Amino acid sequence: MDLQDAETGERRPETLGEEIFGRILDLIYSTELAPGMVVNESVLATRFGVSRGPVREAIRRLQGIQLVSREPFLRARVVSLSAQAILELFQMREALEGYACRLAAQRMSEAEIDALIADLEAAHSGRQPEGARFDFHERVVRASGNNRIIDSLCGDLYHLLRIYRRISGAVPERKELAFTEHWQILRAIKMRDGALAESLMRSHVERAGRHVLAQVPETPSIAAADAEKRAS
Amino acid sequence: MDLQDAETGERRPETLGEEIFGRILDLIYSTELAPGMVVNESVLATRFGVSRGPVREAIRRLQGIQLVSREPFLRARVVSLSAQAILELFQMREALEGYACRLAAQRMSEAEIDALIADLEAAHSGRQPEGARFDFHERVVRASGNNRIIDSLCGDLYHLLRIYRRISGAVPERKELAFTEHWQILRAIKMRDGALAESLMRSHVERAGRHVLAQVPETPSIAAADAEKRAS
DNA sequence: GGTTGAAAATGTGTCAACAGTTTTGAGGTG
DNA sequence: CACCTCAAAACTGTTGACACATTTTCAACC
Repeated sequence: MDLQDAETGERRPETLGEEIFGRILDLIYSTELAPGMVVNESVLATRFGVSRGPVREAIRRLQGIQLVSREPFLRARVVSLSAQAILELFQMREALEGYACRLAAQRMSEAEIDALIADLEAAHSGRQPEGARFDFHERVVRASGNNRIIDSLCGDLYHLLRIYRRISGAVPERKELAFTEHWQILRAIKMRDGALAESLMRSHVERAGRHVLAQVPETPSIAAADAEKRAS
Repeated sequence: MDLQDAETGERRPETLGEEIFGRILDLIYSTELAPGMVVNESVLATRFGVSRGPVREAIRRLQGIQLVSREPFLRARVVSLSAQAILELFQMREALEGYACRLAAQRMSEAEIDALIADLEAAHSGRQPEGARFDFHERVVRASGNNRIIDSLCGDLYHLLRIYRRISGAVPERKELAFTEHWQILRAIKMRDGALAESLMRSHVERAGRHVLAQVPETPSIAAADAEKRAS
């Protein structure tokens, strides 16, 4: 079934709506569609050389994962998270990733744990296998084995996170602290102490959230205003 | 935002797609669209007297909240939860409602707590204010103040839960036990013991999950086959 | 008799045009 | 000059027709 995913160069997104969804997502990631900006169906349709139908579907899907806000006949806008919304986002991550961490401590095999530790240390010492970036949180979440939690964290929430992640990812000292915390979490998992692993993961996520909040003091209205000017 | 939910009698679903979404949801709740059955766009369109467009949007939205499964050109089907999926669903509830409970213990005012206790006991003693059914879990979740968690639990997950809820809701002894557990949770909240409240809520949800699982041993394939026959 | 393969049937994906609503902005009025 | 009114513009919601993919049917063939 999955035999065309290897080296075809050009992928074949099964349906047009799927492809448009991805391309709009890229526009949002590249800040060409910044938070607060209007997402116009017909403009994007002509831009991508397709009808409004697929664009409409893509926007509805983005609306479903809360990346754009919309009301019945009003224009859709890229969601711009308030400080409150960012706090709530990270709280939800605390709840879900903490629990996933607890499950991982129960379910992972010794071999899996050791492999994860090895990958973590490899990524930290600089030499990560090129092409596959190491994502500690995703690895732990997937190890939980709960597909519903996996989909929620690696799907919907991940997109939102990614917009605000570059902020906290670049600071070197933060990176060093994150490695230490990741290592401690893995140690708790290896000791099969689910409660401790969950607690550590919660603290870790909460710290990351505070860091993001500190870097994004209050730019929701500014971004929206700026977006408005560019839209005209 | 939730101001038309009270006593208007007839709601005014702003757009056709919204209304169709609700009507398909009702069809699923009434088991006219049972788990495993095919959701046909054109059939529903003619049935509701609208074009395929709004129906298509509604189905995509149902797909977004995981009530129907679908692949590019294949037919959409009402999702039929396996035992594994039910387990995962309740685990996610454990994580989210537990955390919400902890937040509620921090944020609720004394007056809010007392009011909730009063409503719980009123509902238990039979005389609940007619028209507004008492939902303990929803009340606690909303008291958490985290809108993202609220939307997730009272929106997406709630619809899935509701399909399997009638099973566990009807048993009298279960109802009595649930009241006791609810009461204990509220007591922990009143003592401002967030950790205890979270722990109690997790146990409570887990117990409910086991109860549902026991009542639904293995009917996924049966339901799907039955659905197939009715579809022809 | 069972299997393979083509063609009809069914259903989803896409499109362009139409209808209804919101926004814009020009003109008039106090 | 500010405010209100109202029509044109812009945009979203909806529709029916057409294109493509899948599934099913059924007949020819091994």
